[in-house]
This record gives sequence, structure tokens and C-alpha cells, in this order.
Amino acid sequence: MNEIGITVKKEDDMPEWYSQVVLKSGMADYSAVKGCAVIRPLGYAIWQNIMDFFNERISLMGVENAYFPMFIPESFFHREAQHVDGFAPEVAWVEQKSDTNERIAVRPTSEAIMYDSYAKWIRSHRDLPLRINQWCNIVRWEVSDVKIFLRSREFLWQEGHCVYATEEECQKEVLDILEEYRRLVEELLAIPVIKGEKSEHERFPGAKRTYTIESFMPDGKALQAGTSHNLGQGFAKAFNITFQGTDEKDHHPWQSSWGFSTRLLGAMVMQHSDDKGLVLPPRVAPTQAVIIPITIKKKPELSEQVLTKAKELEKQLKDAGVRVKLDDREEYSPGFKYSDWELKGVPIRIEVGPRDIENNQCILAKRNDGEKSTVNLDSLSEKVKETLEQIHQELFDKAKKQIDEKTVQVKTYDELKKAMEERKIAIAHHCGDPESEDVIKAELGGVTTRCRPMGEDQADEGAVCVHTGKPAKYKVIFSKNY
RNA sequence: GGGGUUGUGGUGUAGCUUGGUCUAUCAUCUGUGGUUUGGGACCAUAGGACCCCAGUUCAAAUCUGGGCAACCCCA
Repeated sequence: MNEIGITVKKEDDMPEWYSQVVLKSGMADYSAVKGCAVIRPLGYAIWQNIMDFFNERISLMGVENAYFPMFIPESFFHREAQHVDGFAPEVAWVEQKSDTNERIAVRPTSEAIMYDSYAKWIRSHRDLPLRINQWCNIVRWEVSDVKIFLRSREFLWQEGHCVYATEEECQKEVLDILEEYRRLVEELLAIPVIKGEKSEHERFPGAKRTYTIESFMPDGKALQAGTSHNLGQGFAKAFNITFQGTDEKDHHPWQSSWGFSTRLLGAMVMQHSDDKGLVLPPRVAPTQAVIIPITIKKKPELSEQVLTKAKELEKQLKDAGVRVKLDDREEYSPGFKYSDWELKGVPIRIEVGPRDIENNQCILAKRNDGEKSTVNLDSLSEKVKETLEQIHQELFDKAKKQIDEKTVQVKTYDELKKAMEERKIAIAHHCGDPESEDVIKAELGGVTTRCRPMGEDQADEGAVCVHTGKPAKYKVIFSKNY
């Protein structure tokens, strides 16, 4: 086995396979600081495509981008009690004294620093709603088990922080954002998700309600792809945010916050990639198609003809809006290039050689399933665009099928235990007690309630809790998680 | 937080048990020259490594202790 490609199989050793795909495809690399990775141009280009897509969506909702400092005075954290408890263990502190003799935190999330400003900016109901998003880096000093993209000490994310006059408006947009997250992850990254509400136990520290989109990886573990929180009025009270209403009285507004991170890149890799390397969903792929010219040195005039044709096709595809690349490197054989681009995950490969030109055709190969077809050059652009959409759908359908096959309904604790040992996703009734969730987590090795699936979270009539046997309140999804 | 495994050129490795021509193996890689090119081409030639610190010893890649790092399992 050579060392350029992936040397383990996805199903044999997923952790090793994952890091090989991420490193060898050129998405990311380790750095000198534990838990902090370098996002290389390929990985960053994907992130940029995600940012572009999402920026367009939220600007339609009236959300504006801004930037707040990465340093937060310690006292700000203490204003909201649950918030400080929730994040304290993983905050990185700057021990050097600030001008006010106070320790300074590197942001693990920005509620504290942003809401201090919000308190200054919001005076009247006319200032609401206030909708701000920021793209930034975040530091959470994880102690163990760091993994590129999935759990790192520094990561990139977006965090939206909105303020509303009424609860109804706030709750509505919390759910609107959740829908935007579903759209982003399913329609851009081809990863199927389940929308749900987190239990009290799994809520964001300080939030009134937390909603999530959960994805499920091929090994049966859940991965939280994005969360949208209804913060209620707790932060407004803690940070002294008030507005004068039309009734000429002061009120505390309602707030939301919502975020997703570069973890999505990790989810994308795990969901779709294979033993040959990265498989990129076409809509985020920085390069959607690569053209490999087949040249023959002995016949320079023929090679020249092939290269000319290849350049022509490149332009044609570019004009049609396809992100295309021509690989005219002379020092590598076509076979090497095939493998190289497969490792890098490019969705479509186009081969053009002398025989093809004679017949006004080319070979089109799909990265996701290796399927090759012969395409007439006159209809190439159309065919490529069509195939990109087809690949997106195939990736999504395949992932969806995997999830459906792994999902089981369980009624007893033994069934739940067995399902978790088999790395399944279990749907069961639960009483909703936080203590019960703690016991399950301890007894079943990290198993948590992922969420109450939206629209179908109410317990059946007379159903009992899978764990405590008490009357059930909710239907919940259980699984191990990343 | 607990346990285990592993650190050798850019990358993957052999050597470590039993210390000694190790002046460190092989492949890939990088540079140069030439022949090649429809699934990771070949020849010639050059380049490049024992994680760090201390100890044992006539002698350490190899043994001991500590540190650092990576990976895996469990909480």
C-alpha cells in the first residue's frame, strides 16, 4: 500500500481514517499548539462557501454582521450565574493584568461582551428588533480527546445575537433560524438532520429553550450541527438591557442566540468521504470538476490538439458557472491525477484524449460512486451541471438511508442498552428528569438524550419512561455523540 | 479525570527483546538529467532522520527515570 492515499478503511478504523482524509486531502494540518489546527486553503475555501451561503440567507432576515472583541473582562461572566458555571471549566484566561487589575477571558462565546454593548445601544422599542451576527474564532480549552474540526480548542463559527420586544417575535425567529440551519446543512452539505429541542439538562447555560439540528454519522454517533437558543429575559436582566415601550414604561427585551462552527467541516468529511479520500458535496466543493487531458509526447501535434480542446472545455464550463480546473501538469501521468483529485474530493472528473476528440466526446466520472459515462462535447456543460445536482441528491439519499437503518424504537431499558451497544439511534419515551439523564449517561457510557424531535415530541397516551418507569412526558432520541 | 499504546529523514517504516562496523533499512518524497503518459510510470544520480532532558555504561536509536507530544479505550 502506498502512503499517498488513505491506508485504512472507513469501516475498519474510523478515527484513523478520518484524520488521514483530513490531512492527506489538504483540508487541514496539525499545528505546534495542541488542539489548534491549521485550516489549509482547501478547507478554508469550503468554509468560505458556507459563509457566503449563510450570509445571503440571514441578510434576507435583516441580520447584519459586526465584530466584537475576543477578550472579555472576568466580571462580565459573573453577571449571569448559569452562564459562568457552564463555561468556567474551559475558559482560557489571560493572566496578565489588564488596566483595571482584572483577569481577562478569551471568549468561549460572546454573550457577555456583546450584551454589555447592547445595554448601551437599546433605549426604545424603536431600537428593536436588533439583529447582529459575527463570524469569529472561539477558544474552549478542552482537556482531552481533541480532534481536527470535531473537537478543537480554537475553532471558527458564526454567532447571531438578536433582541426583541416580545416573546412571540423572539420564539418565531429562533425557529426561523433553526430552519435556516437545516437548509444550510441539508441543501449545501447534503447531510440529513433532525430538528429537535434539547432537554433542560442539555440546554445552553442560561437559555430558556435550546433547539438543535442533530446529524448522525455513519458510526451511529450523533453530531450537533447547530443550535438556536431562546434566551428568554435572563440575560437582559443580568446585563441590564431595557427599552421603553409604547406604554412609556421600561421593559426587559427577549433575546436569542444561535451558532454553528467549523465542526460542520468534520461532519461533512465523516458523512460522505470514503476509502479513496475526501468526497465533497458539489454545492460547497471549491472545485466542482477537473479536466484531465490525455496527451502523448510522441505525437506532439495530437497532444497540442488535446490541450487546446481541454482549454476550450474549461472556458465553456466556466462560462456556464461551473467551478472547473484544468490539470495540465506535464510531470504526472493521468492515473496519478485521477487518484490525486479523488483524494481531494472533486465531484466530477472529465477525461479528454485523442480518441475522444475524434468522436467529439469525453469521459465523465463521478467521484461519489466511480460511475463513468461518455458525454457528447456539445452538451457537456448541461450534463455537468445536471450531474452535480444528481451527486448532491445521491449523497443525501445515501446518508438518509444509513440513518433510517440505524434508527430503532425501544420500550425497555434493556432494549435501550442493547441499541446503544450496537451504536444505534434509539427513540424512546422519557420522563424528562435531569437526574435520570445523568444515570443513563453514566451507566451506558456517554449516552445522552440528543433531542425531542420537533412535531413528534409528545409522549403517547399512557406511555412510561424507558428508564424510570414513571409516566413519560416526551419522546426523545438517545445516542452516543461526538 | 482514569487506563493503555507509540515517538527514527517531509511522510510511512526496519532496527530496540539480547547495548558494539548503525558510518541507521526500505519505500515514498525533494533536486537534476533522460525515457514515459487512457488508473498512482521507469532508469541514473544527489539530498534528507534516532522527540527533549538527565542517568546507567568503556559504549545508548536500543536500558532506566522525568518531561513533552500523538493516538486509542473508558468516565
